[in-house]
Amino acid sequence: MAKDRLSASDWVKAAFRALTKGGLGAVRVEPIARDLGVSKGSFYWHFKDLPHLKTAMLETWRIAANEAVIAWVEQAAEEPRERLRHLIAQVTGDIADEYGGAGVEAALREWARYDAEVAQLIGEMDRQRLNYVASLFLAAGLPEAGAEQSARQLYAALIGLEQLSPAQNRQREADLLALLELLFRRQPAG
Amino acid sequence: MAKDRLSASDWVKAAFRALTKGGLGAVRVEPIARDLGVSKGSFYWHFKDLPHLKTAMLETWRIAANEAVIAWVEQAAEEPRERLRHLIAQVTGDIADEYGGAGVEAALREWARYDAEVAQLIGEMDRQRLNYVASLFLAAGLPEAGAEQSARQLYAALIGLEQLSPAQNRQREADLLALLELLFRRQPAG
DNA sequence: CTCCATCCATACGGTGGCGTATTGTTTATC
DNA sequence: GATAAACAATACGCCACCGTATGGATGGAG
Repeated sequence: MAKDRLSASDWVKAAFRALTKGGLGAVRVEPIARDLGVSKGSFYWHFKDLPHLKTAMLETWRIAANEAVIAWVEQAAEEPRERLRHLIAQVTGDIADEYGGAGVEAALREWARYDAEVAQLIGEMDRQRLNYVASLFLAAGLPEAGAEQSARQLYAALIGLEQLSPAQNRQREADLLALLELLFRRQPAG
Repeated sequence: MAKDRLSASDWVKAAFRALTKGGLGAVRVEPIARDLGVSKGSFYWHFKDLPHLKTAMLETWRIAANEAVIAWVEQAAEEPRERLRHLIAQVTGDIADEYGGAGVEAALREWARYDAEVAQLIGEMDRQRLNYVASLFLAAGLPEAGAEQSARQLYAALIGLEQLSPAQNRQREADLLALLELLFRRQPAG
């Protein structure tokens, strides 16, 4: 038996499953309850209502995404260019974590377009990541302005490629690595 | 008075408005009817049901998107590099056409993740555009493989930047133009 | 003026989801 | 093994929306 008593985080995980599978419109109490094989009486014990579940989802994702940024920072390699290459390899890897992985981010970005609170959260995450990537470009020898622009270009390509060719991880990684080398050539500094 | 009799395309336009404003979940009969200041009796005269409205939306967008591709092809300039620059300028321009503009594409991409039919449609559009952009890179002197990859990279950056910095058209254009020049340098051919 | 087609309003039954209230059923604690 | 707390099932009223059915309006053709 999997489990006969649920926790709040079980509901959050199930909610992310619903989100990635059917979009924000699929995050509803009774369908998720059915998916969990439980009645909604359970839900309303753990959460006040649907908005509270959604905020719990956002908080969960915020933490996970923050940890992702930290994981980015703590890459194996030392050299900044090597770190960026590892970063790409990691991001394009087939990581389907508990809370949904790449699909979640896309759904959240869409969600953000209709909800200011979500938009702000996404905006903060993006800023963090952009700053980190820009710092690596800077350390790699690019001038400040070029580093920030390179960060935007690389990160945007990452996002865009996820939308363009879902599941083609190998090509995505190749495209990103090639782009990275191109961006490095902005500065003749070895 | 604006109009006291509606056509099917009026409903489609209103549906796109709802889509960009509230996502796919906002494309519902009665709310749109209220927005149009009309009863749903009107809707069910023009359409059989909601799915038929959605297919009508897809068809409308397919045509508009195809025309967009054609518009891309018929850029003013002759020289392929110049055409690509014009292309970026056009795409990053503040064009908010009737059927919604940039917001629609994002919503459709999200929709595509839950609907195979929409996914196929988006896939075809992307392929068309990628082929066109790749042909320009090819004409600009890049080798075939490099041209296709450059097309993916540029187009992905375009999509990603729309998600990253909505409404910052000026910076987006600068980032894309800079990226374009970088991609040109792949081939020392002037 | 009449008649028919076009277009819309109103009213209706049906469904699915929300949130509450109440009553079990388990589990830990003493 | 009694008791309280944690957790869940059931039943209920409510509301929004879907799709249908039917009966007006309106406008052009004859």
